[in-house]
Amino acid sequence: MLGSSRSPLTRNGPEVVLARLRRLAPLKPHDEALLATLKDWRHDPVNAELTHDLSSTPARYLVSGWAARIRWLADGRRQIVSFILPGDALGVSRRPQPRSQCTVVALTPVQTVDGQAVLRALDDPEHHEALIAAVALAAALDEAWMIEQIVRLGRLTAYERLAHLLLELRARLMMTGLSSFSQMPFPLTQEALADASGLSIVHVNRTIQQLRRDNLIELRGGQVRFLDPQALADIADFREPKVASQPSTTDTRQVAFNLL
Amino acid sequence: MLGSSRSPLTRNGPEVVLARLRRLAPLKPHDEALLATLKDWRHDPVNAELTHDLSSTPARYLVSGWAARIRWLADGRRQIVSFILPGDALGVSRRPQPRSQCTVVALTPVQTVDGQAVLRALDDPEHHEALIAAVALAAALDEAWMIEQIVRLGRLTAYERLAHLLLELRARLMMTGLSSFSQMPFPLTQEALADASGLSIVHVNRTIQQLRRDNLIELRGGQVRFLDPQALADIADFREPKVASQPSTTDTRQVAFNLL
DNA sequence: CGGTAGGTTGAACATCCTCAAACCCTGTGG
DNA sequence: CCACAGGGTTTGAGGATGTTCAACCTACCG
Repeated sequence: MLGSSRSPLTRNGPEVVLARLRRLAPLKPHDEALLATLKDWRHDPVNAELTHDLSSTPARYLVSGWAARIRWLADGRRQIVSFILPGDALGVSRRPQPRSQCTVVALTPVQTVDGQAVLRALDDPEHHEALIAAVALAAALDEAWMIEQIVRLGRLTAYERLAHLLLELRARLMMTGLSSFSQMPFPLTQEALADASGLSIVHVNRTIQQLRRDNLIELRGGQVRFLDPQALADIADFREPKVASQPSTTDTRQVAFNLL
Repeated sequence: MLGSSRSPLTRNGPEVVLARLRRLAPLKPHDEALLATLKDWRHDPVNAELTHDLSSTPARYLVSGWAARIRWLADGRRQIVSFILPGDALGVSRRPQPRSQCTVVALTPVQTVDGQAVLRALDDPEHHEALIAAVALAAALDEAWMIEQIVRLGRLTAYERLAHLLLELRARLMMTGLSSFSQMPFPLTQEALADASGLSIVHVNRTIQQLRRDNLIELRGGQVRFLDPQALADIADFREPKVASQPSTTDTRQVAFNLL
């Protein structure tokens, strides 16, 4: 169910990282080369902890499978803070990592590659201006999606929340070419959906059925089909966050420098 | 109600910025001097928009009063994404600003000072290593508090949410000396509390009464008194987020450089 | 003294949760 | 081939939690 061997879920490599960053800023050939050669592949099974947030976070990129940043409460309740999708970074940033007692857990089998090379490139603005800009924009986008999560949990109904969440995942996967306009792989259990949307499993189940009955989605076999993305977007007041690099007051070299 | 003229709310200046950053990293004298002389004071009344997020965000520090980052939905619902308290930055960062359609609005009369001088200092790691580290840690803390907000909205009950939110505000104000152990200024309306906690005004009102009846807080006249902070923390599973700068792989100068 | 913003209250209702059970699919072992 | 186990999904019933609407109260302010 978690993506057969020929599913898009399992057949990507560092090129998803490249695809994502390239869309955020036009990369130089040597930046692309750097990204394309990320290695030290690691495979982790479902439920593997990719990072304990207390220890220093390793700089890695998720290249296949889905993961989630999770916060546990003392009594066993848990909240998915954000999803981590192929192409997303884990700790590839010089900003100190906050993550109040969060853990990153694999929701499917995952593959990661080492991102130290990128981290090193960030120290060299002369040669990696564009890459640095892309990495910074990626971080800003991550933050924007966290804001979406707050709005979702705070002010949307169950029905709207799930519509909104599905659209977020679709938009993010489309950036790396892993979702098409009307179809995307969907390896999440209803329990994961519940923990992300702040609902109970049972209510997630019933709400999904409602979405199905309303002919908005089909959901089975690890795939979602979006029957009417625009209608979903209207229901959830979904607006894809955009980021733009801030206009600089200084010279170009400083800009790249700045973006971290 | 929003803080009489002798309330702590109205009598701070750039020193709250200094107090906050100093607590995050040991500053050099010339950094402290730089912060102490921030000027271009601006006063804004309640409900003033301090930033439209679409336009370029000005780099400023809030030095007195409270503000909030707010997201409006098409049908008039609104969600407070985060509170902005004295000492907090508005756009003092080189990371591009994401803020999916958010607005920063003054919840009380506020005073801000220009932060361009800090922004410029960020370009000069040689002389402002410590300041740069502090600014980066402040940004990381902001992010950590956003995670708290997600957990609050996603998995806490109304009762727990308000306890948790009050403790967050207390912890943040204590960093700048604006709250004591058991008492803090509290200029929020129940409407603002509702928009922050994802509840209705009516239910906020009733839940606060419950907290009062349980002898956990007193709340009147723009002040909260915490009768038993530890009990509140236990109820809400409140854990104050900590950030630490990431151990560096390179030399010290690079570290400061990195933290952005 | 009237207007307004914020706080409080009651009653009816909607949303969402819990508990418990059944069902379905898939993989495993006899 | 079948029985079984286990994870995930689905269903029903009852109840807790939170919302809505409408009214009223209070303090403050011109």
